[in-house]
Amino acid sequence: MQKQETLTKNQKIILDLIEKSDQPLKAYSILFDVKKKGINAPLQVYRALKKLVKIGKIHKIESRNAFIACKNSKCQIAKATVFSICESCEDVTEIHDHKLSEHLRDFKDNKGMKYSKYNLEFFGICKKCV
Amino acid sequence: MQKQETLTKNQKIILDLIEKSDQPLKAYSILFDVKKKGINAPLQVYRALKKLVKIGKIHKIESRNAFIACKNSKCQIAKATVFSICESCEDVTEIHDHKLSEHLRDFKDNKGMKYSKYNLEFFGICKKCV
DNA sequence: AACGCTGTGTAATAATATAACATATTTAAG
DNA sequence: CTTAAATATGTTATATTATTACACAGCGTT
Ligand SMILES: [Zn+2]
Ligand SMILES: [Zn+2]
Ligand SMILES: [Zn+2]
Ligand SMILES: [Zn+2]
Repeated sequence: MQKQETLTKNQKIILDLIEKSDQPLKAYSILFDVKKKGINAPLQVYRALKKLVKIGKIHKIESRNAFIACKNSKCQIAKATVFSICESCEDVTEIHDHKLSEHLRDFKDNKGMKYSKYNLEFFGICKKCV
Repeated sequence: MQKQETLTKNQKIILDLIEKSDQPLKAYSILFDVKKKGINAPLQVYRALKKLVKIGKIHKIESRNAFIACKNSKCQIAKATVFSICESCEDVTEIHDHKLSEHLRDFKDNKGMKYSKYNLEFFGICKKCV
């Protein structure tokens, strides 16, 4: 069983917002949306985001500087993420592919470095946009 | 045979600088370094970077907002990049692993999306930093 | 010559993210 | 219970990363 993290008020507000969106949200768009809930400054948003990323509730889409909720209830994959990104409509989907995960998890380079984490972003054109 | 791109003066200056560094450089650090060569504004740097990325001479390390030269003379892998990043010393190495590349190139998700590009970043602690 | 394309130079500004400081709250130890 | 450490908050200011807008130059095509 995972340790159940207790979220603070700000963290809950921001996680809530991100979970309600099926697409990644940007920090300043989050800030705009939570101003009515008393969160006034960028730093309050960034601090909550940092924590939520750390505990695996959300992931950062690095190439887009945006944050998306993790739909995987186990949340053990916070450090092993794969995304599919449509370069036309910017639709982002988290990919959970067992075989691919295994390959990535087991990957060893020729320098003997041990990897604790990876992030893979696939880019293309989604079915809708073809 | 690849089409040989002719680089402009600004592009050459900036590629030169990046190629001389074995580690990723940030845009504003590049700007600082090339001011003595008459490049004065961020936009001049970003425009050159954009072109150099496009033709595969350099890659952007998305999680670091930094740019590294591609050592692969063929430059056909501009759209299929794998990096190893040390979270302690920030050392970055481009990985060329045939088997891994094959797996990634052949990956199909269950949504029938065709991928034209991917970027994978592995994180860990390098041998020096252990 | 007229056009499209790519690149340049400059100024201004937008977008993303962190530093620094004072204070509050929660947790864990003694 | 008291104390100390760890975590979170609120606020202001600032740093860092990246783009918009505009005027113009060079080059190859028609
Ligand atoms: Zn996830
Ligand atoms: Zn799409
Ligand atoms: Zn490369
Ligand atoms: Zn290292």
